[in-house]
Amino acid sequence: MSTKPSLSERAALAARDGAPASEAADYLSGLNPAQREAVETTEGPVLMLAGAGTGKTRALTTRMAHILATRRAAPWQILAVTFTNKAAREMKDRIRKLIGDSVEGMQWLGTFHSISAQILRRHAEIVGLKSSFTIIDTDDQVRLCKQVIEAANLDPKRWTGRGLAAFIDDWKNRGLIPSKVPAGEAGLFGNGKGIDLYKAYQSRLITLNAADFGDLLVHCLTIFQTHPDVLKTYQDKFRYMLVDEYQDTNVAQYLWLRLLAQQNHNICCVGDDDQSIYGWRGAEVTNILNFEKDFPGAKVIRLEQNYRSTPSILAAASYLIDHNKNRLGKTLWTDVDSDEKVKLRGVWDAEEEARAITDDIESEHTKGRSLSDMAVLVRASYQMRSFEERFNMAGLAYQVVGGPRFYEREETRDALAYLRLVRNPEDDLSFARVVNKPPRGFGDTSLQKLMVAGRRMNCSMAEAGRRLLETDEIKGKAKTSLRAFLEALDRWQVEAEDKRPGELAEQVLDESNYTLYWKNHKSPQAPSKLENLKELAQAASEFDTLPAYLDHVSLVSEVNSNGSTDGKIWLMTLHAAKGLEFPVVFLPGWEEEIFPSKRSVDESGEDGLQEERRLAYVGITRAEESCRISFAANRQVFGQWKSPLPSRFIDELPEDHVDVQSEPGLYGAKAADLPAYSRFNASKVEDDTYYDNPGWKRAREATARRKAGARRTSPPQLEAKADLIASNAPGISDYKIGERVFHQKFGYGKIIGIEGNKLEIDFEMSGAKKVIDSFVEKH
DNA sequence: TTCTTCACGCTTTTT
DNA sequence: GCGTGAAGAA
Repeated sequence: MSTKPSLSERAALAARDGAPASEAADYLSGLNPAQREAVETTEGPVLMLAGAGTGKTRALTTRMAHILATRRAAPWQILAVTFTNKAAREMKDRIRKLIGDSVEGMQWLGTFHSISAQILRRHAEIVGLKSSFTIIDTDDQVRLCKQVIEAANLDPKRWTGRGLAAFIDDWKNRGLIPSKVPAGEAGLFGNGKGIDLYKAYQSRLITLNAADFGDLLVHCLTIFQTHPDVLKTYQDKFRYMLVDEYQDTNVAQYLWLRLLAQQNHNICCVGDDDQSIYGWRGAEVTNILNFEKDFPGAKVIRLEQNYRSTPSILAAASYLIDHNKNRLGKTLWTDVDSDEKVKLRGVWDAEEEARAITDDIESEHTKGRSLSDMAVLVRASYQMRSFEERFNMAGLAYQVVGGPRFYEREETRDALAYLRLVRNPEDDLSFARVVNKPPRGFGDTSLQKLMVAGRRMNCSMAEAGRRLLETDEIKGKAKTSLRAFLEALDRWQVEAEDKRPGELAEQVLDESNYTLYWKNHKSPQAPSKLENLKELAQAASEFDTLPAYLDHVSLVSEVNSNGSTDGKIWLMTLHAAKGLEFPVVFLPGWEEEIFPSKRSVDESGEDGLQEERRLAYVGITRAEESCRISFAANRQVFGQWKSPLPSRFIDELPEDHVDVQSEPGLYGAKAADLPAYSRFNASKVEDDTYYDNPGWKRAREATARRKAGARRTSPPQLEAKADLIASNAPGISDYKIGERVFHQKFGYGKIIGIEGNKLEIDFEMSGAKKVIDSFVEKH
């Protein structure tokens, strides 16, 4: 392969060479000493330890501009890796601002996976693939695992496809090919058949000419390890290497980097050990902790000046994270001037938590703060529901980050399966997915026959289908529809030659009756699914060739952000919030077993707990001006009532930087009825009676009764709450005409009449006037 | 073959 | 409390 610069590369180089020499100095102005050191230390291994909000991106983009401007390397000689496409795009944009369009020459700026895929396509034959291999996603991976398990005659209920996929992923994250998996781990899955299943899975992938995400890296590693000449070409090519979010690298990625850096040693890793929150998918904090050992002569540069948050927010975060062991350690400081403290609030239950936060948001909004300056960050996505309900009720616009992704939706995946099949008829996974979708009378039984036949004749299912049509093994309706399907497939393949992907997509979806299927479908989601199909064809039309489009789709999973994000409250998980910042941040649900998550602690013990703590750290440090933590005394999780204890993280905050606001309660509950919580409570109680307070006690007793087998009644907390309502709720005489109130179901309204025990209310949302005899909040 | 019903189980999520 | 997936009914 040639490493000679292409014409466009040479053009970029010429443009760079023509740039005035004085430009270089401009990059450096305005950097603090640590940032400047990070930029200018170009040779040898560098670890840039960048705490939250310390101007990491600025330092690393400037560093690259500096390398280019001082002509240490040309754009195509720099390898810059990130984890997400978004991060790669942002980095590119930031560099473009510094050096202009010659950033386009940086062809090796991308995610680990996309760069690995590029490398793998050039050397695919070494690992037994063709360079046109398909990249399969998690769903197909699980499907394939299930097939492998069934083929091995294991009980698919006991040993699930998901389970096997998790094991295989774990091995691949650690860079282990089947022959290298430690014997001890073989017994963990499928009655000792774990490694055999892994082998079978890999050989199935080779037959399908496919690779899963983990393979992209592991195959690359194999190539580097077995072909020193190939490795050498890349070592020569990459004169400077830069890795973002190094604390999130797994073992395979670490090995990949180390092999490439072996020759030039010019590797700069940027990260923060305190923000490593992806251990559950194979990230190894130890990679960053051992950097100096792994890369001898490494220089560690700490970025410690924080430009984002107030002193109290920083103090809270630092104090909390100091409870973790094995940290590299750094001392964040800030110039920001503010005496606002972190706020901590205990509330009765989740409903009230949502109400209190919504009230806060509204009052900030009234003071003139934009809704998009505020974010609610939850531990798990099921916690979002109560907020969505409350926001809807209050008529506040919100924006959920994450959620179902475009390329993971049923209809998108079906459509892509059609297109994949057109490109690669050997793709059995896609074949099985769409051969009977829409229903064509070619059901499971016939599909099984094809599968068996394919395996017997060692060919793809499509090919097996062709051969079986000559015989009588498939009869009647199944035969007719299979013939029609295969003929259509042939036709599309011919059409694909000279049609653009957008047109082709439309044609395939029409002729297969897939569009019609959703048009006739009576489910309420059908119209939006049709919308999505249109969007897909639209997206495809932006690419020149079908393979180009399919490759893009396999490695990118973002939804096109639908509409403006302005004026909408952000609602997302803590994981999704990493790398973002907001003036006001709400952190609800700080309760034991929820945050820290029970499962995390159960499964990973002390390590799990420390990762949860880092997650708390990430949450707090997202806040610029105001950080508001809350916890509830009662919470329903999956329909089950719990009376959780306040999170231990609350006790790990610095007392003098936290304002405690005991919420008096929606229904006028007394502060004394709310949880006593550790040293923040004025009337602190001693260890044994630590959580012993009237409200909690009642709730827990009721839970205990239920657990003991009492007949299911209304939730215990509601009984307790009903008492409070009875004793504290406003009487009818407390309401006045013209007052603004809030109803659980109908939202805000104004009292327009009072009669007996009933209120007549004019509701803002619906515009309807209703007579209400149930409780309404005063507002 | 396809439609319906019931049980189950359930963090976090990118590529 | 809800959506998914596998077993029965039409």
